Amino acid sequence: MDTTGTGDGAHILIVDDDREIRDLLGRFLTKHGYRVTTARDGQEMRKALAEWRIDLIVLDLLLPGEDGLTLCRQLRAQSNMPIIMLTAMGEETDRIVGLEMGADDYVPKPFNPRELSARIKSVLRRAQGTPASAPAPGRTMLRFAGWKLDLTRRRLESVEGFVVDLSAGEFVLLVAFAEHPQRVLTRDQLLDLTRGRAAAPFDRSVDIQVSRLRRKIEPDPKDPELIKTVRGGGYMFTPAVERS
Amino acid sequence: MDTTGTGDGAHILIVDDDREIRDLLGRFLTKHGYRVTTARDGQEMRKALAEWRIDLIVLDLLLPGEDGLTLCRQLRAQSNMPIIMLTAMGEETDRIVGLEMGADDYVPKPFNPRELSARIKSVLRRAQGTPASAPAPGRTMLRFAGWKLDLTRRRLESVEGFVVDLSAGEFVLLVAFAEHPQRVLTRDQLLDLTRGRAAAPFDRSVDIQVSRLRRKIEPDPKDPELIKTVRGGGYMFTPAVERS
DNA sequence: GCCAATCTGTTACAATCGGTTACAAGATTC
DNA sequence: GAATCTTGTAACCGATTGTAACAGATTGGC
Repeated sequence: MDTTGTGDGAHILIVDDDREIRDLLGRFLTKHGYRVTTARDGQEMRKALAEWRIDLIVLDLLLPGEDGLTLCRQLRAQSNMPIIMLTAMGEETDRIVGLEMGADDYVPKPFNPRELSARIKSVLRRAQGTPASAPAPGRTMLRFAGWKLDLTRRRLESVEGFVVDLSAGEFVLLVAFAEHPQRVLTRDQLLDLTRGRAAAPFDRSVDIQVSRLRRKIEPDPKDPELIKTVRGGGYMFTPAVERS
Repeated sequence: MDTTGTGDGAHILIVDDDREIRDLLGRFLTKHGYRVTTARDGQEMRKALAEWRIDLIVLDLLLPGEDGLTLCRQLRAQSNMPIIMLTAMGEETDRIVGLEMGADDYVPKPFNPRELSARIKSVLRRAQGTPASAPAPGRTMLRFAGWKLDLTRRRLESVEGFVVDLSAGEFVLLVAFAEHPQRVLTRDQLLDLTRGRAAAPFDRSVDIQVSRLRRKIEPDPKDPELIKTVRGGGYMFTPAVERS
């Protein structure tokens, strides 16, 4: 898995087993301001989805192991993230099945990068506003270590009921942590999850926000328990998180 | 102009000067549960749009008089109704220009009706939730957090029955919020939903109206619960909204 | 038509937020 | 232990937001 791009453009995930296509497409889209992550199969795709806030998936139909259609169906079962399928040319049936399976568009191989770019733009525009990831039915709550984080009301309160005032930035950072507990998150990933952008060199903004957040939720900010620092790696949210 | 189909499926408007295509497509889509209206040029198209609540337009690129691209641009200027373009095969440039012009999809001629049907389904699914044009049938009430918002009588009252006086601007703003709950709405989107215009640089009018609205509906305007500020993003209406 | 009340957007200013810089402290390497 | 790298955080500054005050536009009553 590989992530490139520095801008704050949409983050595209390319799933293709052909290294040449991944590289070509990655470079092209990066040059056009997108953030790009590549994966070579379904497993890497799921890993990427867990670690980044992806805006659109370009999915090859023919993959080793689980094929594109299967993956497309799985994705559709839990989200309506925009999907563009890459298909072998002329396979009309494939295209139709792909669309019926829930892909938003397909592009026949070999493709003209400019056309793919136009389609990505079009699909992203259409997807505007549609809650891309979780359909979030009702009020979602995350509980951990004596805290209740109410995602719909954007509020954090302790189990005893007293409310902690979080700024918008602190809130989204805590959400990013609570949705990826017990995993090391790099500063780049945290910035992507919270701001949808990549980290600049010497970017310390995550550190600062972590510091401010710790002050509000750690019993002893000098000896943090919830948000551990992983030197050279990033940060890790340690408590078990329960959804409800 | 001709309208067929009786179901409560989506209402498709076909704009094509070729009578054979209109008939073939009309029959096919009607058989598949859609409501279909046909038009042979831009003038008939506008007539149909004025008379029906259309869900999706299938638009031929080559038309006598105003061509498809022109019509597409005109449509896009005032709504984001789903549009599928029909293009002569192989005209790659046309396809790209069509997409860049704002069409949601294109289908090359000659097309397989089954494929067109799949694309219509796909585009409609994607358009779900994006309020294309007219949203309000009959008398609708929106309930949230102890309030009843009567869209037909343009009134807001609490569940206990006491009525809050809202100005016209405050009312449409609240409607915009209540129809897009639990989503971050940018100032631009709010201005578009309420006034149908785009935000000018340094335009603070939304902030002001939000502030005034909060004063009237928030228990504690200093610590807003219903309308949350999302710094750098816009505002979010947090309560669950129930239609009736 | 005229006047008053209401509404809505602009301006202005204060409060808050978030990121950069700077430096201290801790960790790691040699 | 010295040199180097990484992290924590105070302090500062520009950007964003809330809202009071004002003014032009609109509406309603007469």
